[in-house]
Amino acid sequence: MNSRVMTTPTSLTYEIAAVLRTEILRGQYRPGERLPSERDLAVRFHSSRGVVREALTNLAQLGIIDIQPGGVRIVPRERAHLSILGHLMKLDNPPDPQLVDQFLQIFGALSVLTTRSAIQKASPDQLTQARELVAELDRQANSFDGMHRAWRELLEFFKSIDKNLVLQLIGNDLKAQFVDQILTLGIKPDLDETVHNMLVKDLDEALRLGDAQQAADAIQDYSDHMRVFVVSAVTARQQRKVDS
Amino acid sequence: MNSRVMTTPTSLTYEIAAVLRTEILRGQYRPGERLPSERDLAVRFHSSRGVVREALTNLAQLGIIDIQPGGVRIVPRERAHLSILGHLMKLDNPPDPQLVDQFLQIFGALSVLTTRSAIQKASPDQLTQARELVAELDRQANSFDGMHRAWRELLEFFKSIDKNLVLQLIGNDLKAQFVDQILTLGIKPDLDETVHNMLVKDLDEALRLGDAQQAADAIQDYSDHMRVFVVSAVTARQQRKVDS
DNA sequence: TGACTATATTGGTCTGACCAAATTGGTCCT
DNA sequence: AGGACCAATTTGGTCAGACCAATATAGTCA
Repeated sequence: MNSRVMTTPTSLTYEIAAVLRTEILRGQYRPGERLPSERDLAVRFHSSRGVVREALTNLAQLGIIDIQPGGVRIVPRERAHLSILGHLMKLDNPPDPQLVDQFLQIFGALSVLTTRSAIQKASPDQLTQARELVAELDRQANSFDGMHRAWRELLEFFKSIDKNLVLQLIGNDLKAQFVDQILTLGIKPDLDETVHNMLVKDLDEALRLGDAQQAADAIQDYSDHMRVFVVSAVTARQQRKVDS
Repeated sequence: MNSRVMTTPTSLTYEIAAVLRTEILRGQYRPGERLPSERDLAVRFHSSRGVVREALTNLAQLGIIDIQPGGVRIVPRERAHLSILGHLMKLDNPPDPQLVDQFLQIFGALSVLTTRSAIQKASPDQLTQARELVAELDRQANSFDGMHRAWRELLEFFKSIDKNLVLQLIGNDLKAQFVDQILTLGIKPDLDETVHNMLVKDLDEALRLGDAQQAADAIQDYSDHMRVFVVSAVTARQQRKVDS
């Protein structure tokens, strides 16, 4: 029951932060430029300084503004934190295909990393377990949702073997920022059957032999296919929107 | 003049956030447990509710607490955001060697990614520029600081060619959280001369041929050497501390 | 014992005030 | 005119006390 909650997304603070965030990310202020004072912002939003301050603290933690006695200033985007990614993506609907592409590239690369590292560390028993999951992945080949779940389980399993906290945290952020959002777009990559079979075969063989490199390669291939598919789907949507 | 500033690290809000963050990361509260109320915290810190609220908003954005009407609750660490990494590392001095190792592993992997991608996209002219930077890297071989600077410049250059915003943002976070901190520890990896020469030679050759894979491999080797060195240095410090 | 309800508690927001630091604009000297 | 200096204003940082709505809790009743 309490799975999706976060700092109530329905508070004034949250809304003000969202408005300002959007304005800043859209580039309505130049880097180094000063934001209106807290008092002025409070007036603008028919709110109070306290709430505005909380909103500003939010943005400061995203690394897009710099609060200092004397004034709040815009920070150049290159110095922002990872957490702006999701917001950057939500700026447009559908999101910028290039951004999606970059995102999936990194996501894939990290998956590859996890896989390789996990298999190097895995016990024979764990390798067997992993092969189970691959078999399950194969069985779910006909439904996207089932496959997506199986896929996630496999990667989660690798992650749990790898036990790299850094990787896990980056994964959290990226997933929170992106994966769920792409899913709500309703893009359901329907993988080519031959590609799918190849992936499963390679992966199973790699796990049987404990060949980390081969497994990593398989994951890389799979990620690339997925990426190309998703990006072209997003691009198509953008086209459709431009046409209408 | 304005390079290292961030939300004034010398404010009450900041201090309170730091204290609570440390307590939470040290595990003094169980996941799901309730934090004292804002009013109680204000009393405890001889402060006001407003300030406490700002501090709490901070922690909520790190993903370590969940603020809800009715009470503030602790979130399990697995669901936290990347931004806690730095704080996790500052928890102990010297930091946990295993964490450092994991960190450098990811950092290296991302550097490799950037390098490969950059060289694939690079124009002949850019490749030449990169070779300049490698030459500079070679010239600085005797001083750590100079070499570190040259090294950074080279990677920055690759990053600017790659133009992958996602990668850049992750890099920002990781650097902010870690690299600078490791530097303040005063650990100055003194690379073996043969390793250094090998790196420079391979890298230069790769750039001359535009061989992305070879360049990536060289970076990987270099990262691995650095990592092993730093981790063992950190471990040594920990030992020394245990002994005393 | 379990479902329900009233009360106390908690976060969300507002107001208005004071302080210290930074900005700004004017002044004075060169 | 140009630059250094200084005072007034603006800005963020903090505090106190108040009200509301949602939640949690304890007490009550079936």
